[in-house]
Amino acid sequence: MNAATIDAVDDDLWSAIGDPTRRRMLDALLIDGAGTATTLGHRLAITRQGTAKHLGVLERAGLVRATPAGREKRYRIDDAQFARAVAQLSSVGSAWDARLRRIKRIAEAIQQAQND
Amino acid sequence: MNAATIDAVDDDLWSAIGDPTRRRMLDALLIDGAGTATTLGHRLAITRQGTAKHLGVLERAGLVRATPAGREKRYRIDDAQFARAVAQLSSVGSAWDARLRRIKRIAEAIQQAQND
DNA sequence: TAAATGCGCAACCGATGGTTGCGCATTGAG
DNA sequence: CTCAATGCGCAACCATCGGTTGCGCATTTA
Repeated sequence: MNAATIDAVDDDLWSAIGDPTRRRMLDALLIDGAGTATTLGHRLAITRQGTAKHLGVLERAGLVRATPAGREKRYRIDDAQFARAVAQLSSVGSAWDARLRRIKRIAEAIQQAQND
Repeated sequence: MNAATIDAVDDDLWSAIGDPTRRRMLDALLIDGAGTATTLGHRLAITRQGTAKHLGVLERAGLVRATPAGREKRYRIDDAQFARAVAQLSSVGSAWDARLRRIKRIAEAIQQAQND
């Protein structure tokens, strides 16, 4: 609940899911189950090389895993890691929410004290 | 629950809170209640101009509001907008979580069907 | 009135998201 | 078996962005 709570969040993970294109790629992978740099490029209307770079980032962040199949390189979501990412996401959200509520309580207390 | 659910999320909002420095700035503002470009610069050990740019982004995203006070420009969190942001954050999280669970259910069903 | 403080604008630098272009490996049709 | 087609990797290039330094202007204060 202190500052370290948020600072401790993995920045790589955040920058991985902070990018809109990567979010849409994760979305596509969740829906389709798997995909290659080429198919994802078609799906998202960007270049194959573009998606390839993003897939590299996501793979380094551990969110997806690749399995070579002939001349294709098939990517799919790493369920465990992805679940961990979602958990961290909601963790920061609830931390902020709690802090916001606490601030409001204090503000109300101060205002009430001034009214006395 | 479809693709539009996630695509509809405000990209500006995401890029606003996607940056680690901006997250820490929001954190500092939540804790301290308010701050200027200079004070935040000291607090986060980066330049005043750096924080000034970030404050501009956050202000354009509607997460903070500025009130000029003499030669100072005092920023504070816009509670309503910030609460909305946190809500969207957790919304995407739960959407992904739901999708992940659904995928797992389908995978299990397929596997069970193959076992028959 | 002059020093100090806070801000804005502009130029610059490294990293990153995106592109094009090339070459190599695997596949599949003749 | 050969060769076009397909999928990938590497490299160069460009725009944007996070961050810096440097300057000038406004406001405060000594």
